[in-house]
Amino acid sequence: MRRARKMHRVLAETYPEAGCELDFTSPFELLVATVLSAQTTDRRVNAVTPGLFATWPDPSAMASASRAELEQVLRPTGFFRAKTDSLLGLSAALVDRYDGQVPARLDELVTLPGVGRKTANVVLGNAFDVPGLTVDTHVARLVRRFEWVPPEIAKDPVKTEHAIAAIFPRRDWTMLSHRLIWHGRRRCHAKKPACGACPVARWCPAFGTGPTDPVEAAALVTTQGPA
DNA sequence: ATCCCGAGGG
DNA sequence: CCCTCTGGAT
Repeated sequence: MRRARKMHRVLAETYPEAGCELDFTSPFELLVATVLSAQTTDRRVNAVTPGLFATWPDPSAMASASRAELEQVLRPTGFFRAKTDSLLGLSAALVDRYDGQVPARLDELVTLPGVGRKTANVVLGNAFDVPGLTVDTHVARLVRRFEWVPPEIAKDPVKTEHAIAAIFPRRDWTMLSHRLIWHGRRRCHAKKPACGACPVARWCPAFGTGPTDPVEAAALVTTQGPA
């Protein structure tokens, strides 16, 4: 789809700094940080991970962590009981099934407790340089608005992932995900998208079909004059 | 109120 | 398909 690739090119120019915003120094750290990032800002995750990894630096250390201590550290990230279970479970699984190493394969990553397809693709794309398409809440929303895939497919994140994969070359998958996510966070918001400040509005079928963020619209008027 | 780069269970 | 798990920022 030419239109999709054109929009991606423009997003790439708009967000040259797009990338993973979680701090990590190893695949294990990225795996843990990504699990913790569910329904939480990356800033908050990055605030707890240094202390987390200072105390439990690897899977074997984390697998034998005290549940209460771990919960205490994870508390500010939200869902802390579920996240504690995930970290204890995935650390143990890494130790006894993968010799303490994080597998670089989607089918193996998703067998780890607390690791779904989205998390697995983030780890592949950013820790292993294996192209990974991340269909999270932002990507799903933008792909729907952009109409890059038919509505029937857009309902299912896995089908969406495969449909997008068919439009873009493998080498673009990881950065495409980052750029869509950045655009979703900065302009193409769920509730009031800043269509007036959108660099791909001219190719977007959803442009002008919904309410525009009044804050963004006002900012646009002051800097560029009214439309 | 609503949002934050979800996953697992029923 | 729905629901729940969770807390902090805006």
